[in-house]
Amino acid sequence: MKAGREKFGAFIRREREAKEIGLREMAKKIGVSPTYLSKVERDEFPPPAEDKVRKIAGIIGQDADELLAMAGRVASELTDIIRERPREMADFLRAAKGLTAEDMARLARQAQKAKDK
Amino acid sequence: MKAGREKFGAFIRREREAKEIGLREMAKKIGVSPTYLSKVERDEFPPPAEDKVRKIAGIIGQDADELLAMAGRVASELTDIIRERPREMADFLRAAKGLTAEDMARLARQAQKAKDK
DNA sequence: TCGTCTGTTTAGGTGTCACTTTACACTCGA
DNA sequence: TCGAGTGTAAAGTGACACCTAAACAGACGA
Repeated sequence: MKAGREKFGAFIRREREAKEIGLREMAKKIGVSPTYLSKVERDEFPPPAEDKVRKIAGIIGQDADELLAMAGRVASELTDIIRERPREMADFLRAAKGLTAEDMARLARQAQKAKDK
Repeated sequence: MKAGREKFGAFIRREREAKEIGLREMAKKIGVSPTYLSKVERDEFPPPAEDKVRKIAGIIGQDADELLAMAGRVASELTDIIRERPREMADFLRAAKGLTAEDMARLARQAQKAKDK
């Protein structure tokens, strides 16, 4: 679960309060019970399913991929992409492990250029 | 579940038989019951957990990432890498979606080069 | 002090995953 | 014909994911 970073629950509670949204209101927007959200925000329950995390990201104005990562997940859309070219994607990711954000951004641009061929 | 490709179970059965390995023997090596493996091979049960798939790959001489993909999975090691840089990795993957194997291989080499800086 | 916010506690509940045990049926060589 | 090997059918299990409803407790304004 990748200790070290702030916990998912604590984070979204902070952001929710900063936006002055009530727990019940938020729960309703996400489509879960207030009870459940309360537990999640205190990290008594693990983060909810992907679609719920996405909704939360939308509400608190966070990048969905970032928040999913905090939830210990990766968007299923991305794993689908990997599964289309497992060997090459695996090679790439292992090679790209530990690269800086700038290096990664550059590679993403290269990929985009390759596609626009 | 991404229809189109050969089913996981059918594939490993074929490879196992080609290597003349008995079902019980294989089950033992993997660490599951023969019954279970039987069902998996006839695609009555979904593919087993990641570590089991890896063992199967080792036994039938297949690339683990490839076999994991066939099993509808992505190595947890790879999702870990993504979770370290969610935004950039997500951007990259979306840009890289649909690229040819050659293009991907080139990008992997670029990544390797960037790391060896 | 009443109603209405806030969040929390208690006590579940259902479904899916990843398997197992037990028992069975077939084939084939000795 | 037996026993040793093949694979299979039926049923069950333990853990965990992903939640819920009902009741409660404290603050705060009218």
